[in-house]
Amino acid sequence: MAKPIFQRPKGTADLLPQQTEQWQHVEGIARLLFGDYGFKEIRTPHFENFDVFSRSAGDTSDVVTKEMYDFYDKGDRHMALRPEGTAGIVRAYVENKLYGPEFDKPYKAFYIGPMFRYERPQAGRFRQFHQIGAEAFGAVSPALDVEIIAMAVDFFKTLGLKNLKVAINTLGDKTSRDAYRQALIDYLKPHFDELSHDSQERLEKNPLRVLDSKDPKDQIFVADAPSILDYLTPESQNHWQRVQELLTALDLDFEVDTSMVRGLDYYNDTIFEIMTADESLKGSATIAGGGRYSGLVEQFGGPETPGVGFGIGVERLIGLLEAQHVTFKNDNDLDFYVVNIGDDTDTIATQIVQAIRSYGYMAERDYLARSPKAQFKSADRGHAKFVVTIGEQELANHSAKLKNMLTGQQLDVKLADLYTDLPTIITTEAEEE
RNA sequence: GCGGUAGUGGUGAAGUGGUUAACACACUGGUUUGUGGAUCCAGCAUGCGAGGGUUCGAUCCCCUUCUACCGCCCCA
Repeated sequence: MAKPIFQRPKGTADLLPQQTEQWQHVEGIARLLFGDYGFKEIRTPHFENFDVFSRSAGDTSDVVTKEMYDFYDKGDRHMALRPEGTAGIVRAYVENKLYGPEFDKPYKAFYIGPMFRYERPQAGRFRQFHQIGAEAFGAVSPALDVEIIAMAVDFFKTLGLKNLKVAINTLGDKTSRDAYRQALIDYLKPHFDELSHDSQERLEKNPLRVLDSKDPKDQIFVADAPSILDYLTPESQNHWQRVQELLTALDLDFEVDTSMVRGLDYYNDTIFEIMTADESLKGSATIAGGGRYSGLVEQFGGPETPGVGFGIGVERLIGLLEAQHVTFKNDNDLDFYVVNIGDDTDTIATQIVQAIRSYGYMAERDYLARSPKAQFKSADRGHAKFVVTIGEQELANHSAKLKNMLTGQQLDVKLADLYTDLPTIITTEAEEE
């Protein structure tokens, strides 16, 4: 028995034709739909200078501290495989001066591609995974936040997903968040000893993280913790208000979840997640996450430019589609199968399949000199609509047999007609049924 | 990074410290030697993730390792 010598790297997957069809379908819809919203595709490198990610994501974020897939190249440059899409897009935005006056604002871009995170694989979590994301730069309007959310929801609905939940929250602007952060620390400090070990650490580094702790010990305190909503500056309050009004105006259901926090440090004001209410995918229920950010473009050397965006996890999305049995029909059935009998018919069989394909039909043949029976079985497995049979006799007569696999009827066809008039032959054949 | 469960053919799987590793599906061939989806017959793991060890003997026991899955952390 053959044993494979190599295995694919941990946490990666081979996508086989059975899967790639679904992937292409999903990606195709994204391209089409995002285009309707005025988003154009940007493709950036799959790896960047390490600092592109470490600076944008925040030095304390887990993505940077332990999940970065980084390496030193032969020129001793510290590089990293992109863990998410936004940083690369922002880098490209600045480097290509897309903030220039010749471009409309907001500048809208989307991306589709692999992302890498060095972590322990599980269902719905891989070392190489894929995201479909969108970013819009250069407008602070809450209408843009809402458009981004609406576009993601539109995308999922177009794919046929059900049971979606949109959760939104605001992180406020920097002033709001600093005030809130302090309030949170003041509130939690007295209970320090009663918090979970993880949360004790979070309190120092990123107190907001305590809010979405799953530990019951923490949740007791989280329930009565101060809310960010009470610390918003008037501007942030306004923005937050307006986002909700606009979502409501679009009849888009949402839930406010004030305990929601995002993993990357650059977010402010609106943040959101789209998840499934299905029980089936517990660990990977969140299929999209995003929000508004500011300061990123400046950090990369560009002019002060706000941005909003989201990232969708393709593996999780497709997992959900499967769980919900959302199917899409893909016609892979063969139009023709060419059965050839005897060594002398190999050449003519080659000519016939090519001729059939030149009409745009899907055609297949046998390459293994198998018995007619075996070839018919292949035809059947490919759900061929017609079988063209050519043997010594037919070859001598310059003809072939054409069998309708549905009706089982078979007739003789002149080879000349087959080459020149195939579509007519099969439509006539169909009408005779 | 931590904790746990698992790993038998193309697939789903049964199984035991000891001569030929069930069964099913799939596949291949045959069943009037040129025709499909049915039936019947036959074939199909020198091997039980990999590497060591214990043993007269291991797929079954022990160790290591790899991978997958689950939980934590975190996230898409």
